[in-house]
Amino acid sequence: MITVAIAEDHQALIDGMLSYLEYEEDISIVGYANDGKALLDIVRRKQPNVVICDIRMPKMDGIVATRHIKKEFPHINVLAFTMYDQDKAVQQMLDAGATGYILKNSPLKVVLEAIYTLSENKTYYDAKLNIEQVSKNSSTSILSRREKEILALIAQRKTSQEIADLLFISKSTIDTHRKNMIQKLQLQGANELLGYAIEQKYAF
Amino acid sequence: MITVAIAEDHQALIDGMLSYLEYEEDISIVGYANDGKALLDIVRRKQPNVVICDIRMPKMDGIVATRHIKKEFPHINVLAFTMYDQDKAVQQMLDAGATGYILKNSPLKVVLEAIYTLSENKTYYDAKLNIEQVSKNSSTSILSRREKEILALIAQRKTSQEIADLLFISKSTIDTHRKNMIQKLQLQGANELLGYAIEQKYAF
DNA sequence: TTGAAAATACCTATATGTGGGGATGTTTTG
DNA sequence: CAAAACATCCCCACATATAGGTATTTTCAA
Repeated sequence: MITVAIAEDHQALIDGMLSYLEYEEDISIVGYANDGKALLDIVRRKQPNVVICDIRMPKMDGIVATRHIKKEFPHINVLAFTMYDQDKAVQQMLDAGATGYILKNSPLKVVLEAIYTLSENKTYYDAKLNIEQVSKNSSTSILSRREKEILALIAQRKTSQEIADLLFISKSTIDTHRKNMIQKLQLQGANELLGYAIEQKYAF
Repeated sequence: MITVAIAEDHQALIDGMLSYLEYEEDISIVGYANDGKALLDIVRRKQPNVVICDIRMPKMDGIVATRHIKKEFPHINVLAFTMYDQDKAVQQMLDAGATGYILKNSPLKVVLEAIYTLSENKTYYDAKLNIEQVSKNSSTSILSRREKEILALIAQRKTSQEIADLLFISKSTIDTHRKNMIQKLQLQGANELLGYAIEQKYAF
């Protein structure tokens, strides 16, 4: 019997998955949650074989939750199940310790296959993803911890001056970080960085 | 027998709904699609009693699709089923002709209730929504056609000068439109409009 | 421990957006 | 038809971000 926990902020999708997986005799859903923190509670109590985990969730996102799970229970296999196909998102879930990655626009049959595959401690990646491409793309230009911190504040519409005040450093420094990030991310032109920050904000 | 069509770009959710609704004897799913155009094809062929429709979909979004459906088949009841709880999103779906609105973080039981309610030509709104608030908020400050057009270009990171060149009008005019939009949307501060444009881009 | 990366800070200049005001003609609509 | 809404354009001042430099200190890994 494979035990599974599901974390997903859309209850409708959980309900659908429960109905769908009901038919599977060797799979048992031992719990579900609508946010990362609730997922951690379930995982600690039930220690399922496989955890299906969305990225964008309230309270704690799937990346952080996965990191916690893999730290406490390295043997638990985490399957990312999200709408995001961007390399950055995939890379961060894999870095966090996920060993499977499925896109929500794939049929549920794929999730089923992935559950079985992960339960045997193998990896499973959605056919729509190019995993070699992912690791190539994201290993080259990553932002430093400080840069990510600042980018998250930029995504919240904070100005450089506001960020400087928040972090107790000078505005010049923020400007430098902006420049470096623009360079690393190969952006150009006014407000490209803000646009990037907002669009990718789930990734932090 | 209530006939239902589903449009939703996440096949996984459709699969789940199919499993869930299978138990309902008086409901028959006559078709599903992953984009608005495919939905229109199905609706024209099957003319279901109820159409469940996401907003964000490839090729044609749910707002436009709903508008088409209600124009051709005013008797078909459209149920919006999306993750967006923003007043603007709700208002636009209702303007397009939807008579129900459910959030994806609600359980599927709610969708079931909504299908039955809409099939009797009644309205159904998610309990998490405040419909009076919606109509108050969005009836007062809506953007004009031209403003929406410009906002869409802003969301694409175009500068005022670029937009001016594209539309063959002066940059001053774009600046004025920006000002008016900032006023209407009650924004303030640098780049708030760009942020708004990117976050709400599904709405256009 | 030494070198590379990161974080810090400043300079000048330019581009872009915001906020205030005013103006004129067209389109929509009650 | 007349009023309201819309689209167009301009002015000035100011805030903010980008782009090009340079430079010092701290942190971390080989």
